[in-house]
Amino acid sequence: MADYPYINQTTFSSAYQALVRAGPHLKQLQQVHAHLITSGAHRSLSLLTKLAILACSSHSSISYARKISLSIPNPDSYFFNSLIRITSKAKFGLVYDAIFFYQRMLFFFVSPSNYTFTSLIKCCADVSALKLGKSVHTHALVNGFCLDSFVQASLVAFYSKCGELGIARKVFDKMPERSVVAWNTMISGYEQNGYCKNAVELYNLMINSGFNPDSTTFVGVLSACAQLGALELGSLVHDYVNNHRIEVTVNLGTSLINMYAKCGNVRKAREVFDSMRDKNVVTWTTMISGYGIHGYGKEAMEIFRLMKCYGPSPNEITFVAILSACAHAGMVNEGRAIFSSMRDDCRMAAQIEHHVCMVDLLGRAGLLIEAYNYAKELKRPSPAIWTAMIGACKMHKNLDLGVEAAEKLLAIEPDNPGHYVMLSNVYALAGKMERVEKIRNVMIKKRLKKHVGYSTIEVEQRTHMFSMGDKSHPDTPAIYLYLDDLMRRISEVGYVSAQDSVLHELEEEEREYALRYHIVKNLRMCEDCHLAIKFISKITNREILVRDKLRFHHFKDGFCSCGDYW
DNA sequence: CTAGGGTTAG
Repeated sequence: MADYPYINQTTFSSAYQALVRAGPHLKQLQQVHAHLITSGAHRSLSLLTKLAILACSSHSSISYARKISLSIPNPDSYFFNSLIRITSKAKFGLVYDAIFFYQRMLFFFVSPSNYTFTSLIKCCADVSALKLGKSVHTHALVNGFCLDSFVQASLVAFYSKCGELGIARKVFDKMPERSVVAWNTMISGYEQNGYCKNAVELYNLMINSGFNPDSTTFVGVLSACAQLGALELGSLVHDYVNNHRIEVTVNLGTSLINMYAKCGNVRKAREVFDSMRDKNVVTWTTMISGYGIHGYGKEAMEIFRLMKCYGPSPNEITFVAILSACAHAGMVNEGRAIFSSMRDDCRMAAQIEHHVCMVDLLGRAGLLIEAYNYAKELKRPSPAIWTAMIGACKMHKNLDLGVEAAEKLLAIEPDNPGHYVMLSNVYALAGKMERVEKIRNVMIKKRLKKHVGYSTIEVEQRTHMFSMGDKSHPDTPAIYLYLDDLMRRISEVGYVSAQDSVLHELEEEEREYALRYHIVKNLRMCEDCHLAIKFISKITNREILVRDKLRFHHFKDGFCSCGDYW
């Protein structure tokens, strides 16, 4: 909209410059606003719009933007769309401010556009506001924007973010024309909600339908491969990227490193890492954590050292990764030094995650008392602090401390079934079976269900899943036959079940041993499986790689890379 | 002026 003619160009430009200089800061903006009024420049809609946009981009002055929107006599669609868009880009969840501006827009009979709805829907997605988003969806429908490809893509992202993959897919399927962004959104929507097989399936559909993927597509499907432990498929995707001369962006390269590391091929991960010209803090962190989950503490330290010399500054997550790498490798002194340097050299305050790493580092190394005191001195211990402590107590068979830690854990989170399982495991180790029984009854009374354990294995690019007592796989008879044979053979060479049956029943650990060498599990491995696989690696003369919830175990010749500490 | 990626302990 044109400005009123009686604001001359000089007044306009100097006022505009003043606004730009003020930036998003409330005090300065108010000063300029006062100046606008005294000079008559407040009659310019463009200037007031600029003022409101600036106010919108800072958390502290957003309410000022609301006031401006209330006092302005002649707002237009650019005014409202700008405010809603800026609000949707803010990182502090201003969904109600966006809705507020939208309502003002309707109040002034200003018609919303597809821009309006993409921004509003993004706001709802950012805070997973399902109900609100659904009503925005309805408004988009009523206003005739539901066939707009941008609005549809934002709806797919929104429903995915809310975990409503069914609805997301429905919107996606109804799209008359699917942009590459829509495909990517749907693929990563599946992947981020753990539906990795669906993500891979959709990726295949995309390729087979002749759509051109871009680097973001691969980031999504590689994350899915990483979670599935699907090395063959991940490698094929990498080949596709190379053969089609797709640009390996920082994100794509990082995703490749993550995939190879999580799928057990840490050498290949390093190869990709070394080949990348541009690396950022996430790339470095991914490489460190890649070594960490394999128990390669020295290599993780080496990357960390290189990072300090030649790379970007580490962030909080980098420290979590390196501390955890130290913990898994038993590098106590190195871990302590890094923890101190985090504060002294990098001026970062330790967060609860870092404290968890320290408890884990000390506890794993057998310094149980020190770990326990460390945990007790924390002002706000999280459940994870005590989980780490209990893990250490179980590992080093310190029952008294274990019970104490487990009770602290239950006091914080009384309804988490996993915690009851941990406590009962501690009691079972102490042979206090009446306590075990009691906990089982509490769990039944509280209707708490344990997480079901499962294992997956990739054979010829297809991922097969097995869980306790599950006979759905078409080759079940043959698998069990082989399994029985394996169990018989390892018993002959000295395998004896490591724990009594009470523990098994409580942990509900599956007893499936897959036939090839790369297995992924959703829970941690139990001692019995660990022992059995050691024997299996010996009699079958195979190297077996198992990724449990936290790390890798490399079994070879009857030994495991974790050194029996995990 | 619109929609979509990568890292985190237990």
